[in-house]
Amino acid sequence: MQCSKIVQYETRPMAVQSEDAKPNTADLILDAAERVVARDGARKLTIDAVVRESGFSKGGVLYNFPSKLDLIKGMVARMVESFTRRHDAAMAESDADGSCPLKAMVSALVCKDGEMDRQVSMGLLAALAENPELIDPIRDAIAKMRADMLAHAADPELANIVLLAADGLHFSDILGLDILSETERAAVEARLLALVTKVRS
Amino acid sequence: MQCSKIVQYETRPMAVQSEDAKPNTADLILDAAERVVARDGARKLTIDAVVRESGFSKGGVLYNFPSKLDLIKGMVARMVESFTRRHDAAMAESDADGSCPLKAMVSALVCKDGEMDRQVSMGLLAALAENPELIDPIRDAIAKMRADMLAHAADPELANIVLLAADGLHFSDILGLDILSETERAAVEARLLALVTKVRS
DNA sequence: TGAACTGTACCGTCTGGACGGTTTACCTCT
DNA sequence: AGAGGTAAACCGTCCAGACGGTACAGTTCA
Repeated sequence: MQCSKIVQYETRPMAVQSEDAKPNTADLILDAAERVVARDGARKLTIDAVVRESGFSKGGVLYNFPSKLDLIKGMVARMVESFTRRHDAAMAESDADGSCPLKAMVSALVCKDGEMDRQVSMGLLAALAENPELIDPIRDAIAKMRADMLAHAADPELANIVLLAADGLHFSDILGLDILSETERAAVEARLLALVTKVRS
Repeated sequence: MQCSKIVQYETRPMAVQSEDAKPNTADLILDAAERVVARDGARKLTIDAVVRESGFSKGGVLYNFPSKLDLIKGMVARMVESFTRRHDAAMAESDADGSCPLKAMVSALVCKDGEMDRQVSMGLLAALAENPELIDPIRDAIAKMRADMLAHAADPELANIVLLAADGLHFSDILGLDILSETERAAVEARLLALVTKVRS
């Protein structure tokens, strides 16, 4: 078995990675893979397509991700880390200023830096297309985050509805269904945040 | 150009089709395609896989859908028809008994015959995997239905939130993320219907 | 020196789809 | 009625190209 970067990728603490001045090759490759999925669809996610999109050689791509499965697992891992990081940040923020953690999470979920977020979420589509079981880590992370937040909610049903609405927005972004106009979306986000104050623990 | 069933499929009124004693070949093929996507992922949706799953021959499948693109367009068309039919039924029901159309639609969206619904929605994943532009008909149908319902809502923002939450449930079903337990889901559905009465027009 | 790549050549399998053949249902003409 | 014809519906094989992956000899750089 070849020495592969993927092992490092999976176990490395990612929290600092996003601030690196010089992003590493594995992340550049994952970026390229996400772009391919977002633009052309998960069916077109081939190793050769990632090679073309990333500018690395085929040998280089396969050096970092020894197989296509490893590449997709890397996309999933990065997605999970991204959400976990955001969730932890929201929790820390609410701990610091005493605000409702649910509120912090909703504003984090709903925040407008949509393009990067959508990009990262392409891992979900790629995994789902390749083998539905590959999304298990995502399912687990979502379940954990949700349980964490509901634990702090006085009205769990309403909290669930707010979270589901945020998910609805998020999923429609991922799937490319522009369900709401920008003004509608802003109004809905404001209303969601207003609703969430009624759920305070 | 070969005479193809797909043309008939796209233009035929589908409302009666579901009650046919003997389902036609095109629908059996689409059923098989949906099963393949749901079980193995959109990447595994190949003509040969559909041939195996449906029991028809390759020639037979290609007779009904002259190309793989036509097959996927057929899946999308059936999905749109299914949702349009459900929407129209909900609207007709609310017209008949004077109830809120939003309520009828939410209970229709959220209803528990999930397996068939999830199956039909595999067209979305298949289209998205092949070419993201293929979901345009779905996007249009959703926009139309949503506008139709919001027109009757006294509180459009809250109505949007309720619809988004229903979408969140639906999308998480499609993607296979079991976000809620059965009891949680029942509670949320009840609460959604309760919320919706506050939005009555 | 060794890790991180590049570049090229190659291989077995899968995939879409073209194509020619077969069966079935129905229509027409006598 | 029944022979003959026709087209829809379906079957099964073949093929070129795409794909995932291997192998391996260089190259760059810390």
